[in-house]
Amino acid sequence: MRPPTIRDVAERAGVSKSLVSLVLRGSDQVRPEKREAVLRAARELGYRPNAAARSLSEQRTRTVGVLLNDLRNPWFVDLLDGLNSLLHAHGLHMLLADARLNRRTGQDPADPLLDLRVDGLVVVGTLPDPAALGAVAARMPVVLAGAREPVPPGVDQVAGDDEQGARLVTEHLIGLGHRRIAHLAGYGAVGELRRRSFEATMRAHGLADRAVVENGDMTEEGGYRATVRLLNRPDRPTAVFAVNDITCVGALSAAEELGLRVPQDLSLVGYDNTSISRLRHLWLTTVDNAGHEVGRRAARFLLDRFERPGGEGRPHLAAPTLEIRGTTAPPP
Amino acid sequence: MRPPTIRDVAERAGVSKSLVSLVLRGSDQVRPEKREAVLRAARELGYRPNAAARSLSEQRTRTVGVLLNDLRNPWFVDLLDGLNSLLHAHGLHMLLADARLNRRTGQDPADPLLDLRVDGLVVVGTLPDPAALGAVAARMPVVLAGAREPVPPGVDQVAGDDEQGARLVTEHLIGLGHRRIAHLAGYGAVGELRRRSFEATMRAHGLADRAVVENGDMTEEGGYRATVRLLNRPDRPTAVFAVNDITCVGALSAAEELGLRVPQDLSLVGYDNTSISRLRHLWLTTVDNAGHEVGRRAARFLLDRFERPGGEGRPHLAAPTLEIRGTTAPPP
DNA sequence: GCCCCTCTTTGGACCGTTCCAGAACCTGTC
DNA sequence: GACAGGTTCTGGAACGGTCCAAAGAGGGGC
Repeated sequence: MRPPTIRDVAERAGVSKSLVSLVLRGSDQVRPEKREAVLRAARELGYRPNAAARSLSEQRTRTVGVLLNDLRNPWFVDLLDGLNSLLHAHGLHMLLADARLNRRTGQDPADPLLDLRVDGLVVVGTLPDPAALGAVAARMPVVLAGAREPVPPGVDQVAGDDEQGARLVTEHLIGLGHRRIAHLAGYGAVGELRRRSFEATMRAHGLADRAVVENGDMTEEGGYRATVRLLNRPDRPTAVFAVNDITCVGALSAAEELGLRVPQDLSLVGYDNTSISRLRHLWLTTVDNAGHEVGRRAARFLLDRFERPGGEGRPHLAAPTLEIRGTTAPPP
Repeated sequence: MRPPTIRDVAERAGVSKSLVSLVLRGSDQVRPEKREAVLRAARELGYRPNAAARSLSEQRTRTVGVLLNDLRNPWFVDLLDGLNSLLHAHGLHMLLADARLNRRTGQDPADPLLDLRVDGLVVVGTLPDPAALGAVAARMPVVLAGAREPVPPGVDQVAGDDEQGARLVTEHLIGLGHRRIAHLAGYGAVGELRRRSFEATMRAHGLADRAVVENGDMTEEGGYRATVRLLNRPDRPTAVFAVNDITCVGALSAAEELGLRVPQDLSLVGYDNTSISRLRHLWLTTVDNAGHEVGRRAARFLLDRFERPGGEGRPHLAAPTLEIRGTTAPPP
């Protein structure tokens, strides 16, 4: 009653297990009638290859592990999509693990993937302990995707270009005629890059003294509170660039509560082009991080390292695009 | 340069590989000094057990596969959380696969999990081909979680009680004083159950002739359009119960566009208690499907079947709760 | 000093594949 | 009919663990 093995198939087809193996791996050194017999026997028995046995023997799993930092922030779905399309074309599977779920249980979220001896690892988003990746990278290709934290040697890195994205936003607002522009800043490498680029762009347009930065915490509540502070200033800004969409939604609530119309009285911009920003009820102007392209590039890096292991870690920044929707307009 | 094996550890510790195996599996039949030596050697070499080899030998993987129907609908995150907590307590790992990603590539999304010989399978949400589960269930425990479609024999099923949820909503609205109540219906088993329960509850309160049903398609756009139709009726309803949160957001847009204030002029209720419903800008009254409890119960079913394989498929419905937020009030 | 018993430790078979060296089988040539 | 050379097929050794039967070590009693 146990699943059939290659030997069961061999017996039924009246050949050796080696021949079955040859047929199933698509060799052309097999006489057609034997091939037919083997395939028929496999079909009749409902044979499925045992991945454990195969990878033990082949010393590879044809599987890459994908470690997500948090399933609750589904900005990475496009990224996975891009990743999967390329990996699948090369006969590789993806296995997902969620760092947040496993962290709570106290173990390293990558452990199950490493024990499975995945052929490579894609880390999506920022991990609590990025240094640990260095040790892993010595044993298998590792790509960090969608995070901008510094990377241990030998790890490739792919992400959206946050500096360019923040510049696009800031120039969009300046182009609309805004001068007093505020930024709701976030934390982490990404938060830092977006803020710096905002400041640099304002400076480049001679608006350094009109730029305001308030700290949010990348939550809706943080965005709300920071915006209330901003809008109560004597020199109230006419536009707000939030570090991400969720902060921007908080800003939207604050504006509404204080009786400001968006975008007529106040322009708002988010970042990430999340599904939330696409709700017609919100319809946020935002930045699309080219997740699909990031995913494809991550797959590319991985495939390259399968062919030529070792070497320096390479970086790649994908060009983001501005999604102009309903929350930006010229200042009043 | 290949990862160390149990033999490398044995050699370094000066014992046989069998003893290493005993120590690593926590046997108490080992003299403390040997145990110490083995553990030290394993640590020094950075030894990690090879999951493929182990599962080949043990004939089990200590891993359950989780097949998600679509990562883009993250209502299942609580469910995974509940699932993981119980599985982890029993030394089992979770491996995720996304049906939608793999479907696009033309293969059965469960294939990689089956080839890995996972010990059990949890299917989260509705699959395109539920009948295929029957064949799988003959070989391993299978639980369908968070879907209400009919289930092949031998498959357990856990989900929120949609009938009760819809009743809670409808009675909440009736209790507030609403009489003309509309339902934005969805499709699938869940859509059907919620609609039927809405109609039954209205009937039970003698309001059968005040109940209206409009079909949405479980998208924001569908909710928007259905609501526009509703609100242009001569006997405009004073409350709308949407089949899910995203449809409810569409309804919210429509109401706003037609100049109706929510909840003063129109009450709205969603379903699923998604993160979207919790945005303070929307703050939808909605139904929480007890995802955590559903996940725990799914794990329970799985664990039971590991102990006693076979037997009928069992159903379990978790009791949902009403989350009263900002979109419901007495009628004008 | 020997025997018995218990506690530790070990070698080897096995799990289901792949891969390789070589066997077996053709076909054609001289 | 022997031989060469190619094609097709097969047995057995990995791969890295687990598990079992049995060997070895140590202690106690006579």
